[in-house]
Amino acid sequence: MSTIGIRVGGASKPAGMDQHAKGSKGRDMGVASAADSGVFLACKNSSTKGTVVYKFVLEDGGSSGEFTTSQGRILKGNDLSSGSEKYPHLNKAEYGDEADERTTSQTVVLNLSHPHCRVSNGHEVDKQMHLEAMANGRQVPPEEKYPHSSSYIPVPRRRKPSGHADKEVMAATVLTSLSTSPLVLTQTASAAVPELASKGWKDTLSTSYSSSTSGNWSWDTSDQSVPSTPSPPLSNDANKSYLLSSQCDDAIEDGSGSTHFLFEDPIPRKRKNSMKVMFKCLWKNCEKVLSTSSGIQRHIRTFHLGRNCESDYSDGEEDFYYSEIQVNMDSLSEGLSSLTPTSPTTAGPPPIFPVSQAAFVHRSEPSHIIFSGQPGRAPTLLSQSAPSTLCHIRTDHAYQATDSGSIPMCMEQADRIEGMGNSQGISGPSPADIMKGFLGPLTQIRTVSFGEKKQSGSSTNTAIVKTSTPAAPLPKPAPGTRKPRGEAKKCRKVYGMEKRDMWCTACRWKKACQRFTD
DNA sequence: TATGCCGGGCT
DNA sequence: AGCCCGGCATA
Repeated sequence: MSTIGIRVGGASKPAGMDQHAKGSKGRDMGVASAADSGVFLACKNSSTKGTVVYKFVLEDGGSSGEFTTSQGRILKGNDLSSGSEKYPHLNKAEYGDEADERTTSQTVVLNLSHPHCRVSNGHEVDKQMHLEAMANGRQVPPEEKYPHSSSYIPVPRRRKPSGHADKEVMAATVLTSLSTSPLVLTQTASAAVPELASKGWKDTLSTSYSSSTSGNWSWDTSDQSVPSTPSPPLSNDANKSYLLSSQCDDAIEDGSGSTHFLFEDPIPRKRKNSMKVMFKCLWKNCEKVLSTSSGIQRHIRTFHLGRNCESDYSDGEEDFYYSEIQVNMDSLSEGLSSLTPTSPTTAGPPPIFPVSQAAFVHRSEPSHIIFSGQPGRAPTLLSQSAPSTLCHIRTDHAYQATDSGSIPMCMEQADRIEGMGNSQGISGPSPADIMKGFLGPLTQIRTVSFGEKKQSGSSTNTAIVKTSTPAAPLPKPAPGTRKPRGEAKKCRKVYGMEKRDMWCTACRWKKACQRFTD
């Protein structure tokens, strides 16, 4: 929830603004003020998925502004007493010649359910915003609660009917009348009549929103980092810091709120290409199609993996449960046509996920896995890295079956070693070396051969094969050290070279004697 | 140096 | 898997 306080005639931040952000985490998104223009804007952003609430402190008690409340009540000028009752802490002294003390601190909370709260130059609330003037204390409907950045406030999923627009227009008109800043006035006026918006503004915005008769406007929050996305003119430092903080906030909340909003809420948006990349959930009996990978990941994480939706942690497992699909947007309905393409958060390099592919192997997942345009992720690695569910003893030869040195390695340990190997990178020690170092001094470790020609392969492949060996976990002597020679006589000594045929097989094969063990 | 045997190649 | 051997460590 964002709270913007607009103080007409003053330049100081209204006190107690945070109290509007009830239940929020209360991140300050920035405060912009223009003392010269007499307009004060303070934008408060919190992670609470809710409606932006603008608090207008009318220092100009004589202003003729009107606010249409959600109940249809029109709050005029001095009639805005409800705010003063709820926010008595506001400094009434800042008000001018207001006769009634109750109205000296006039606060109106405007429920901007889907405004484009672009605070530009610290002067304005974006002219495109929809103002739902409302009385204080109105509970925001849950369906209207969406996370957003303060720089871009997207349109919620369910918009109110067109009858809403009138209120919005009225509220915008009030803003216009209340503001003495020419800039605010101009831009607010354009909010009231989008079709007549100043060309400069609209031109820059034309590619990021589309208009409708209901006056619904939106920005795709995911487009903030897209260079091609136009943005309203921003110049002053206050706004810069504002945007910086807002983007930072987006980064924090990315994948949790904004993406969720983006993919489940059709957002009118001008598109240049009819073909869109969509992401389809491959989970059984789930045909969910979202427009961004982060959204589908979140969907999978939340609905299929049963993970906490509040947690943005992703181990990448969701990657394997969805696929990219090309969608001809022209064939889609109007609502779908507004879905946004892949968000910039997913347009970049794929996130580096820890070794979790194994989880996929063990799940009965769709077989037609598409790696979401991540060519570097070879399926072969998946299968190779998949730990065996069986911990078995591996001996090279039958005569070694009685060797007590080979001890099963549990899967967990194998995975740990595997992960270590992966984290080392190419230049690091080979997984095999790590494995050796990991093992202790008492037991041997034998590698499992996945093919008789394993030696002919490259060293890298060999290392991989060895890494996935679920072999003996117990300590092994450091590389190069051997098991101490047994004290017992061996076949060679007993029978001599002349009777080599009497040797045990192991001795004949120059292996550890199986007959005369220590 | 002889011995034990590991690691690995070949079939 | 069975067989074999190069090579290393150790006695």
